[in-house]
Amino acid sequence: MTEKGPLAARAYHHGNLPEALAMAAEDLVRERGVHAFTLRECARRAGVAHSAPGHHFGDVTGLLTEVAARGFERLTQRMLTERADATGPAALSAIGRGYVGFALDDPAIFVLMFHSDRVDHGVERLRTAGLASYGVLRETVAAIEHAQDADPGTLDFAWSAIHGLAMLLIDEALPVHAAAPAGDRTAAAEATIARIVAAVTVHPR
Amino acid sequence: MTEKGPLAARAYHHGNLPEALAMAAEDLVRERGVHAFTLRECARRAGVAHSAPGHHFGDVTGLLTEVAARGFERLTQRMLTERADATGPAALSAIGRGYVGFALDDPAIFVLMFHSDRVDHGVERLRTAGLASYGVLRETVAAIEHAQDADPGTLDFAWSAIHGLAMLLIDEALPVHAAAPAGDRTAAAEATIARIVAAVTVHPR
DNA sequence: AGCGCGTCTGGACACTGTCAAGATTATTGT
DNA sequence: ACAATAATCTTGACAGTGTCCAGACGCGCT
Repeated sequence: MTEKGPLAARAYHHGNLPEALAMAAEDLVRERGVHAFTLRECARRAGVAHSAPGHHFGDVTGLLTEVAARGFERLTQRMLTERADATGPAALSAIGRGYVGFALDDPAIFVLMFHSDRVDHGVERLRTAGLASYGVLRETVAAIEHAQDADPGTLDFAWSAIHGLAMLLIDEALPVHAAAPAGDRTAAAEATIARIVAAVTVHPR
Repeated sequence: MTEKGPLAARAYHHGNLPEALAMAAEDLVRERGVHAFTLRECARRAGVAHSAPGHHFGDVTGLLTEVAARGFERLTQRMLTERADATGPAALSAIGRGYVGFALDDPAIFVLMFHSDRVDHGVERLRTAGLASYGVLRETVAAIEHAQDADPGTLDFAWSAIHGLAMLLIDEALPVHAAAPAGDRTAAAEATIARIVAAVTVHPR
């Protein structure tokens, strides 16, 4: 197999079609939303026949599940780079920033990853990718608590609050930041993250 | 117009078709999920021609938007009855319980209400219904703070945490309550709600 | 070399949303 | 009371979709 292409496309008739299809699918979801996603349009963009995707992903659900799994991998990376070598509460607010930032940069895919009946959340690949993201949070909270593993209750709380913040920021239709100057979402997000971190650190272990 | 039917169906050829269609749509979303929802199947269940829904709701988006608005109305009612005449922190945890309970009882519609590109979140009817639900939280928080209106920052925090908790409880695929005995979701929810309420009340106004 | 097998094509089928035109019923004006 | 008008619903059509199927193509292995 050729290990060098200009980018990753350009190898249709042979080469890595699955890769090209997954990328086209991501773009399509981003541009038109989860519901407007179409297998045939995806195949069209990849320059292959309308039934080609089926041979690699079986189903439209299969393809979107792959897209979701890739999303979790990117989310994990983003949280890690954001955290970098920060420690303690600073590390927690850093991954919160990464989490929210990802959601705001890629809202359609973020929603797809968590809540969509067009993906199969029971597939192993997706579950492990999601667990990896979860692991980053667990590590960070455990470090704050100076414990081997994080307290489940604290995890539920932190995970819920950060996830909810990301979700509500996505549909800016909701009045969460009605008071703040429109468009300045990151400021409101930053303040809320600070509260979450405070609630986590203050709590008795 | 006849103001008494056995229930609300049974009046097809004439009567309140919009009502019957909205109900059929709710059931359909519940049974098969948001994505599998189909205008034609909905019409079939209501016993009318496949294009009948279009005349009342215009679009498939129009019908699902109506379903979402009804969802918010039910959510508001549920929070109010759960709160009943409780006051202070108890009132906040009560509406949290109502919020999470609604999400767990009607997960598909809950997700539809907040995150679905099959509904038009800009429609006035839906926005006001959503604002009414939000208003219940605002009232309750304002009462806790002994203020005229609630602090925006506190609202963002509480709203985010409760919403995130509901969302994560819905897809039990996530390891939020992996430690807890499977199926016993309400216990984990109760504990997390307590933490949220504590964080809200403790915070300096 | 030949050959197998994974990869991809093209066609088919049932189903979908939306539109236009027609039929049927209710409501209203006089 | 009765005809006209508006609202409601049906029927038919069209382009587009997901999924299956048999077949063509070309790579890599022995």
